[in-house]
Formats: sequence, C-alpha cells, structure tokens
Amino acid sequence: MEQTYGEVNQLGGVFVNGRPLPNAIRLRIVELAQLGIRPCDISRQLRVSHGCVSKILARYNETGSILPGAIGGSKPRVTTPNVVKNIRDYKQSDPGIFAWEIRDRLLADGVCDKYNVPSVSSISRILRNKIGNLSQPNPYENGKQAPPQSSLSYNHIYPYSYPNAMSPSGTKMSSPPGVPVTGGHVSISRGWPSAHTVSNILGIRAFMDPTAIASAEGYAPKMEDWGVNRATFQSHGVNGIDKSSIDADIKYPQPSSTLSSYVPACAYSPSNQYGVYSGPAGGYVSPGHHWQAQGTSLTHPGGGVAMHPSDIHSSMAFKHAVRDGDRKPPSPLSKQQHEALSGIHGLSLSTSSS
DNA sequence: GACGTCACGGTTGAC
DNA sequence: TGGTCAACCGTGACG
Repeated sequence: MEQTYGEVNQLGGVFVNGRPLPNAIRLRIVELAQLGIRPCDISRQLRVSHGCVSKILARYNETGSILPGAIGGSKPRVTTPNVVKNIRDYKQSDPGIFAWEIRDRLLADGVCDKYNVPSVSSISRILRNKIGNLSQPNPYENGKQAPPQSSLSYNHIYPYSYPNAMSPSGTKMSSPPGVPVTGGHVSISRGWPSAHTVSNILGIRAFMDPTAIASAEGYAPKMEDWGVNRATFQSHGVNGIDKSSIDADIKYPQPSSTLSSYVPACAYSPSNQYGVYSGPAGGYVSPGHHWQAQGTSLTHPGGGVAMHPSDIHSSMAFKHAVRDGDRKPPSPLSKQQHEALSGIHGLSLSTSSS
C-alpha cells in the first residue's frame, strides 16, 4: 500500500527527500528565470529552496538541460563487447601482450578514448575471466566455458547501448533503429548531453511537433529509460523536455499537466507514484496542505502544467520586475515561443515579470 | 536581501 | 534475491 508522503520545506513547498523535483517545476524555474525573474523570487513563488533553484539554473545554463541527473546505477561499463573483442584480438595476435600494452592499443586504435579505456586491471580481468588465457587456458573456464561468443554474451543486455530505446513493453532493446549506438564511448556520458539545445529544452519542438509527441507515446518506461539515466543522456537525440518532462511525471504523476498528457496512463508506475506529487504542479506550489487533496480545483482543465498564474500562489507577488537582459542572458525563446509556452502551460508568463 | 556553495540525509539502480 | 556502492536529489545553513 503506497503511502502518501513528503516533506515540507521552509517555504512551505513539498518535496520528497532524495527525489528530483517534478519536471514541471524544473521547467517553471527555467521559464521564470528566462523571463528575468530573480532566483530568489522563483524560489519563493515555487516554494523551492533557493539552493535548488540555483542548482537547477546553474545546470541549465551549463548544460541546457532542465533534467535531473541520473540517479542510481553504476558507472557505464567500459568493457563493452567491442572492447572485449578487441582485447581478444590483441591477445590472439600476440599472446604475450601485456595488459598495459592492450590498453595502449585500445587507445591507439581508437577503440576507446581516454575516458572509457579500461584500466589495466580491468583488462587483466577481462583476459582472465572473459577471454581466458589463450596460452594457458584458465582452469576456471573449463567445464563452464561458454560458446565462442561468450565474451560477448552479455551484449544483449548491455545497458548503455540503447540511448533511447525501449520496446513498447519497456524492455530495453540492444539495437534500436535510428538511434546511434555508442556503447564504446559511453563513459563520457557522465557529462551532460550537448544534444539538449536551449530551444529544445524548453520544449518548443516537443510541444509543437506532433511527431515529437507521437514519439513519446506508446512507451511505458522507467524514468531513467527516458534518458535521465546517465548512460542514455549522451545520445538522447530528442530534446530534454519532451521526454524528460515525462520523467518526473512518471515519478510524480501530474495527471492534468500537458507534460504528462504525452504519457500514456500506463507510464505511471504504481510503485513509483509518490502521492505527494500526485496532483498538478499547481498543487505542488499551492499554499496550505500541499500534498493533500490535489488534482481538484487546482487542476487546469485544459492541461498545461496546471500552473496558471493563480496557481502560483499570489500571496507573494514578484517584487522585482527584472527586464530582459538585466541579470540573466537573454531568453533563447522568441516571443512566439513564449506565447506558445504560455499557452501550453496554461501560464500567463507576462504576469510574472510585469 | 540575494545567491553560490556545501554538508547532510535520503533515493535510486547497476553490479 | 538481497546487499553494496556510487551516483544523484533537494534542503538548509553558512558566508
């Protein structure tokens, strides 16, 4: 029985410790910042700690993405099938080769780069466990030796080669069509993806392009499978928001939001539904009992992030009307884009900065 | 008062 | 299958 839980911060906002804010909120933070709203005001308006606002904006400015980072998991493995294959080749061609020599060759041959080249110890382990000593067969290999492709046998579940690929059932696919597979270069994905352009991050294309929307339909992935995971960020070819916005909505369902409207109902994993975010984002920032009785009067009937101006609690009006170019870099959004966003989110953006 | 930074307690997911 | 580990999270406090 999933219990509703959450915590209330000093500003009265509700959050789940350890979990990212809903993408709707993250998007709102960025949007307001783009409009020149000061972070402190954003913090108060959205009832998110200023440290969080600062972090999200800093990340956005740095990476162009509003997405939270990948939570959990392990580092992308460097011993990809391709690497193992090459190591095997090196070993076969020169049984006396040292691990460090293999390492150098991996680099020299471009199989790996400096970011994802296996360590010497890893290479040694590969030689020992996956390939075996070609000159002195590993006794441990005997009797349980896999077929000749055994060293590659884990390819089918190689977790970092499906940047954005999910089967309709949510099963990870090893070789998604149309998606570049860069399994051998995944380690650099620790960085944020450059593919998240500013304009895309704000969801212009995702919101306006039916194909982008359509591409998000029919999936019921977990959060990280949408590209939030570190390993899938890199080649996440779509903008951050079209799916990323879904991410949080999966974790923090906001049924009435436009963002979640792109997600089939089945995307809401019951086990991951935090009741605290079960309502629209407006409920998230609404005064009073934030995590209770949401999705009622605060729900925007027409969708959107469900945060029309009245939802952003009006007890505190923006005190500072910051003009364009005042503090922040000019918004990458055109006026039309702002209007588009405004309409989509059910938000009157002009009210915040006037 | 605004804001960047960091410690903290927490969650997550690959291994 | 459960534990471990290392990533990330947002908050709150400090400067």
